[in-house]
Amino acid sequence: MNLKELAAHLGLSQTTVSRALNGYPEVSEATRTRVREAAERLEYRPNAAARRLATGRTGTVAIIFPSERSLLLDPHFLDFLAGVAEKLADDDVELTLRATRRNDELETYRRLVRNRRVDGFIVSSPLIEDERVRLLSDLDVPFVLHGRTDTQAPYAYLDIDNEGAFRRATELLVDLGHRRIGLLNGKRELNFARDREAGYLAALAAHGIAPDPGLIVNAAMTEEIGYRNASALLARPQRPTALLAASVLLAFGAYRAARDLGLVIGKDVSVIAHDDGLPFLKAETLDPPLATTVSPIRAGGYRLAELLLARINGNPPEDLREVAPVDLVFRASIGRMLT
Amino acid sequence: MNLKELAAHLGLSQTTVSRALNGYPEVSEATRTRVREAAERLEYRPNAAARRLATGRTGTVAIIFPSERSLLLDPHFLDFLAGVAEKLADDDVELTLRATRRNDELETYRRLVRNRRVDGFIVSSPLIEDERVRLLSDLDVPFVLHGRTDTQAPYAYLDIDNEGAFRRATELLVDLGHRRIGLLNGKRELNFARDREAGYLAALAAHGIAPDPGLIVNAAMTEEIGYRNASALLARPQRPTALLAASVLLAFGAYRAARDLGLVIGKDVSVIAHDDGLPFLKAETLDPPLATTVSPIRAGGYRLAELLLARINGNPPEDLREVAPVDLVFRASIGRMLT
DNA sequence: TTGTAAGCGTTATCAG
DNA sequence: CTGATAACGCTTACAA
Repeated sequence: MNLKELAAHLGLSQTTVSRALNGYPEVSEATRTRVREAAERLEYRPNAAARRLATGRTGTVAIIFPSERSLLLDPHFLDFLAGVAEKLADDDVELTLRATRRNDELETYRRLVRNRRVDGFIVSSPLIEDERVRLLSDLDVPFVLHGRTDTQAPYAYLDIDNEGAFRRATELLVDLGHRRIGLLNGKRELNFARDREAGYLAALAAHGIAPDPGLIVNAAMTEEIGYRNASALLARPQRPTALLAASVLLAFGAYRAARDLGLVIGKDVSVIAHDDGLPFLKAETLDPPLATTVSPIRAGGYRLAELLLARINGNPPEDLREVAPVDLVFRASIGRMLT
Repeated sequence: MNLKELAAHLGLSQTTVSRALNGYPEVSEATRTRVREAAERLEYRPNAAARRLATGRTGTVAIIFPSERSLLLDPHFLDFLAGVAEKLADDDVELTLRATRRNDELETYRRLVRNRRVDGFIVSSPLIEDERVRLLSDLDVPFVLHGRTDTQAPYAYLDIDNEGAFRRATELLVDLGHRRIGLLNGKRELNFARDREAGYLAALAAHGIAPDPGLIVNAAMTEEIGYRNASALLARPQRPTALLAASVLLAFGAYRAARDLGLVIGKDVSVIAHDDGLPFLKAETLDPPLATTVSPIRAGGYRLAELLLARINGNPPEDLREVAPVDLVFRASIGRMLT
């Protein structure tokens, strides 16, 4: 059942039927409902390829992920993806996922744009300086950044308040009497890691505590690395009394490190982490329950997709910028500093 | 630069240029190379939408994932996806990801087929009885299953030797003197879980050991659930001396449970698990290193995509069936049963 | 308010 | 071996 047949069936022209279905104003209400009902009854579905060819719009958005960059292969990305996919499915927009080798990344964006394969992009894990943002701005193609960047361009974004989250978490620890606080952070080039460090430093400064660079670690966010780096920090002669981790997985490694050293979490060493709300690794079920700053990454994906669709529909990037607040949840993994 | 322009530029007809580029045999070698070079030089890229419209083929494959089925939100799925995406990118085939609510799942497949949106599907995590397989067979649309199923249909698949893997792992434990072996398995309705249990039971039977149903647990494969179920098993009056886990994450939980009970892993209790080769949770870096059966799921994704492309190109499902062997890696988490 | 007809950029058919 | 020409199914000026 295509447009031609449907039109013939109704004794109307293709034009009118097309207009009726696509909500053009010049169609009379009577014919519109008549057309709608027939389309429904006959299960008419417009051919996507034909529409693409005629309009130049693809009804598709893309996420490009460098298959070698381990960063995007962490579990957060999947949950984020699920959120994005949910929103796009709601609007019947296609989501295409494209792997790319490291050095071809920008070229992959360029090609997809040049070949008119997509209407827009979702760009995740922005770097402090991010070439992708510059490129997509230059190409003048709709995109939304999951996070922010220093790269100058009028881009739309959805970020969480990383700086505020880590400022509050650090302040909480300071209020509990902690002075030597280790920071297990993500990789240095990532914008969110920089923001989190800034929050941490701001809180220390506000309380007149001199930061110790030796207490700050930047690395990938895996359990193993959390274990290794927490072990190193806790083995220092003046060991930190609290650890602030950029992910639950890192904190999980820190738990293991503390246990190895015979330290009781929440007593000998306090641990707090940022929680992206992963379904299969819950902070509240760890032992002891892990205090966290929390902002579900999946909901972020959903919202981000909404912003992208708005961007594609012509809204200017300036109107599509959001910073989601972050909650702080107190749990048994943090305690008052013993003197 | 489109076909018309390219043809004009070369002084040839569109037909000839199209044929030359698409490898039709009736074109002379001379013109073919001439056309190829010009296309390369002028950066001609065929318009995907136009091609779709003309051929009816979409150059797209889909993976549908029920966003509420926690199963597909585990980290294995992402790694699998990465493998699939790599192969498809190599062949410039689009991968579209579609979320669906639980009860709409079959309808989503149906719609995508009816609307000619995709050339084929990748179906993961098959159930012992799987309606998706029956539906796609009935619709006569190319698809490849990641795993197998009891559902009768001539489907293509890539599976790993789950039965063999768990038979060997169990036998290894038996050879080390273990008689009470707990099985932390995936959900009961999953085909791979059934196969793994079959391997476990076969090994016990081969050694004349009566299986204890109380030692077999079916549940989701998270750390927390591994912890909980391992705790329960190890708290039994006649506690198992070894645990066989369906994933590293489950084993990780089991490690935690054992530690809680003051049991030394590899001595008081042996643990072995299946390892899908996740990049951020490595069996060899656990403490103690975790013995595993291993079959990288990412490579599986890559291979599966190859099979799907072959299926789309007309190969019959019977020729596209593979069972990948599984390696067994001995590490310190298993030891001889102390008497 | 509705219709006619010309695209959109390919591939497929048929003829030469 | 090459070329006209007609699809493919939709949208969109332009006309009525």
